[in-house]
Amino acid sequence: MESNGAGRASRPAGTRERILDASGELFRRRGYAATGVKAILAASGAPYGSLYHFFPGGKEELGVAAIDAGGAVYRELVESYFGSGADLVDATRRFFEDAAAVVRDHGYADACPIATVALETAGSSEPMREAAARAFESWLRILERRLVDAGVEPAVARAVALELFCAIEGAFLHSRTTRTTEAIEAVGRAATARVRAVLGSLG
Amino acid sequence: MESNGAGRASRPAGTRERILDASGELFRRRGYAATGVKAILAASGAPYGSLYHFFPGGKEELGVAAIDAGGAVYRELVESYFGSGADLVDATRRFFEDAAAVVRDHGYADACPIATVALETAGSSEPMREAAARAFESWLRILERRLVDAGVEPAVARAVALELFCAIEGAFLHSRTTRTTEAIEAVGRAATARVRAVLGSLG
DNA sequence: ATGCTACTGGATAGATCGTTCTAGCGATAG
DNA sequence: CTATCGCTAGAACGATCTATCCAGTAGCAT
Repeated sequence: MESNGAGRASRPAGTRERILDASGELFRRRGYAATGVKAILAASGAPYGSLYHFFPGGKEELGVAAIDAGGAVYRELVESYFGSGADLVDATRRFFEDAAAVVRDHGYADACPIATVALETAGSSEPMREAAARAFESWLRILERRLVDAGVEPAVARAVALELFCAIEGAFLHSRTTRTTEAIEAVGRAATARVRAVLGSLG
Repeated sequence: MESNGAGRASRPAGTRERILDASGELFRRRGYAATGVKAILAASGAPYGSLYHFFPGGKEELGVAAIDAGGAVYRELVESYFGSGADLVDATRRFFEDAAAVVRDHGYADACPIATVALETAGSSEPMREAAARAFESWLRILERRLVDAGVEPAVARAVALELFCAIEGAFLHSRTTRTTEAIEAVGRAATARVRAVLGSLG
């Protein structure tokens, strides 16, 4: 037994984590199919044995785990902006502004940790498709809840959350493709105005 | 010489077109890296010789051509909704409604012909990245122009065009991942309201 | 008819793919 | 001391990848 954490071996320095981090970055930047297991091992400094020890299901299990991990990271990011008690209009504005800065500063390589893999595998791997759907839903729930907390009708809150999600995801696609932040800035302004309007129309 | 069309051989029944159609569908559904040239040839019924005859640059040149072709098809689709003289509010509403129907009827396999490949190759192939950027820009230009024709300030028209683009692309991602049309419907309503508002605020 | 060009057909090469397998290391428990 | 267990290490495998190569066919022009 011995137990530490959630079943993860934390003894050496976290080989499992290193593999997960490396695959997350490579999947996010190059996609799932284009990323070879060998590249992941090279980037993480782990041998084959370790990968199949921690992820007996092979590349697909690693894909699911990487989506879960990326989803959790982004969920915490959303929480950090749209945490309980946050000024939602200001949070929206800052979220998009900061997203633009991050994407630009990373040379337009990193944006959504999941989108590329989600589109690639939506039709070919149910486990990965479902993992991506869970991650997206968890982000939406945060926005939805905050809007409802602020007094917005649940159905409207859901719709606005979806609008913000689609805005940033579409903008990430445009940004990575054109190597500009034009779209992120444009939809950021629109999203901010939208949130302001939906909050402003309350009793 | 002989000449016909834009340098394409149209003699037999269009082997080049069949290759292009097959790769377009496979790239759109599975992505670029996960689609082998063998699968493309099998789907199109063409031999290796033909592929490298028509696309000497190999898979990457085929990728660029498929993006160009997919971009053109979608450009015509946008034109068919947002053609000169169209009712922009109605066109927006119908565009999203019809998009939801198509995606659902195709089992959530087909959505944007370019998005998956664009995300995959944005960081690894400049020719493909640029092709995708050209395609996106050509769609945006149509929307932009119609809005300007309707009297919208150019900068606002650009922003609204980007908003619509990001809305549909983000919704396609959500739809393919969740196998629902929830997002397309939500952003469709928001987009329609947005276009109505921006047109309604004119002199 | 003959030569020319466009295209077809597929075998083959060389690299890389994901996975499996066995051997062994190092720390901890008995 | 010895057994056990978690993990490391990488060789090896069959499959599949993209690309090359060349022989063969069909249609057109002269």
